[in-house]
Amino acid sequence: MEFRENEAIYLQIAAYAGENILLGKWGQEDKIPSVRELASDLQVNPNTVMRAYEFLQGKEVIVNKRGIGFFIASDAKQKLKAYRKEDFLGHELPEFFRNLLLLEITMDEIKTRFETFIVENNQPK
Amino acid sequence: MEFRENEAIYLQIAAYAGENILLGKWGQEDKIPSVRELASDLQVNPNTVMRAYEFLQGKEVIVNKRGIGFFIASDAKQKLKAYRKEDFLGHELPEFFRNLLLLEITMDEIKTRFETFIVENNQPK
Amino acid sequence: MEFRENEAIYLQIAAYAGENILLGKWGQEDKIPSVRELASDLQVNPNTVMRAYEFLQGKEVIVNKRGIGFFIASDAKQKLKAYRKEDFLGHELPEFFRNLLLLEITMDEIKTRFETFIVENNQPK
Amino acid sequence: MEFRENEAIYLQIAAYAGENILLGKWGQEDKIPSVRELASDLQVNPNTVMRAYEFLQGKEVIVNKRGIGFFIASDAKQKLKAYRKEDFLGHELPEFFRNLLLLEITMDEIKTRFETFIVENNQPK
DNA sequence: GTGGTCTAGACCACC
DNA sequence: GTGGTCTAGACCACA
Repeated sequence: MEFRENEAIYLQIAAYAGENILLGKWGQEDKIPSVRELASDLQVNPNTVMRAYEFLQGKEVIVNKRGIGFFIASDAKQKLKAYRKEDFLGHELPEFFRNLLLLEITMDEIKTRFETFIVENNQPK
Repeated sequence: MEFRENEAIYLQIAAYAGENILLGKWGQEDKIPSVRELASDLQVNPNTVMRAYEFLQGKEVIVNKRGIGFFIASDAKQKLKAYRKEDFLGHELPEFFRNLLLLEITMDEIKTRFETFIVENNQPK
Repeated sequence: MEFRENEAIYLQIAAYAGENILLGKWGQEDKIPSVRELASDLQVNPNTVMRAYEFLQGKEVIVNKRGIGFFIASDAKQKLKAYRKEDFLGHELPEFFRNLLLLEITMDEIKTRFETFIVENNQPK
Repeated sequence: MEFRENEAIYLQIAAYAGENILLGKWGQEDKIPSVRELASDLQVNPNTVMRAYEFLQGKEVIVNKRGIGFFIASDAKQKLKAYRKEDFLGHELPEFFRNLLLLEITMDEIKTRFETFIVENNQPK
């Protein structure tokens, strides 16, 4: 995995974990990779993974069973979705609309591009 | 002006200046507020405003006349628009589409919200 | 049984055993549950129960008869009471008093709450 | 400052900061010592102080002004008190009462000891 | 100057 | 084996 320069690595790891949960790759209530394991997978320091897990634990997306490991919270998916939706509707969408107006892009053009996007991305694997 | 926590203040100031230019509040080739003036307006350290201006200067959106001040470049508006459009189409839009799919929001809902947004924001003072 | 997050499970198990002894549920000189039995009762790893028993053994509250099991020491109750009293008077009570002052709670309020507490807890099955 | 062995240093630092706020040594909205400064004062690694500050920031007891430092939140005192009171009434007090019953200590004895405690601790400095 | 992040490596308690 | 904490030291962006 490669990391973007302008964002903290631990946040990118947290986001990566979030994706895995949302996409169902890491199933509800499953054990997630141990700190050391993921660290060696991603080629980062264990402390960095630890920070990512602490971050997610603070959001109650994962929970810790002492001496055993981290597990996905039973309602992790809903929580993550709720977080995202709140952010999306509250910040991204208004910003998106303002850009449409400023850049003089019509809703119809967006619609067309969306359909193209779906076609290009909907037959993965 | 209030600043978002997770973004550098100088970038937020640069964005604020960009808005003013795009919206025509700061007219083409006009002198823009001096570093000290804007700093005291926004309640920030003059160095921070300076960084914002240097940033915009680097993008050739504003130019510096030594001893006089900063002025809006003659083609500032087009440049800003070009920058934004490139970023918008290249990064924001695909990200936006991915969010729509993940959060299960339809294009129709977006359209409706857009119309509401226009109504709410189209009667500025 | 549910465990508090911030305290080692084996210590919580030891405390649980202590309670049972002090309350007379586990009678003087009785055999106490085997490691495996208690472990399956409490849904924890047998090693964890073992550590709790070793801890109590170190305090001479229980004794091990090899091949047979653990037994409550003849003077277990007095010992436990002594340990607790020492800890209570030496550490908890001063801490308790400091909290009263900091949180501006009066002795009278404590008294009232104590009476309520007794009423609520004095009709056990 | 000396640290207890059985509690994480960063938590002890957070508690120490909390005391200073509750006792008014660090006034409302004041700037608190910088990470490096406190670290050298307390003879610990800056990272450790950082964790303590992050912890307090998570509880919204202190806030960060970018590039300037950490400041005490305007309602820090109330928040801290609320946290403590919740913990005290919810956990410590019932535990305290249970100990009274188990150890056969009367409320009157507590009262007497409390008066002694006040006399001993009320003429500091 | 400030905080923020990261690494390398260590030691510990716990399960 | 697991996570949790701590140190030493580095580098960075920001005000």
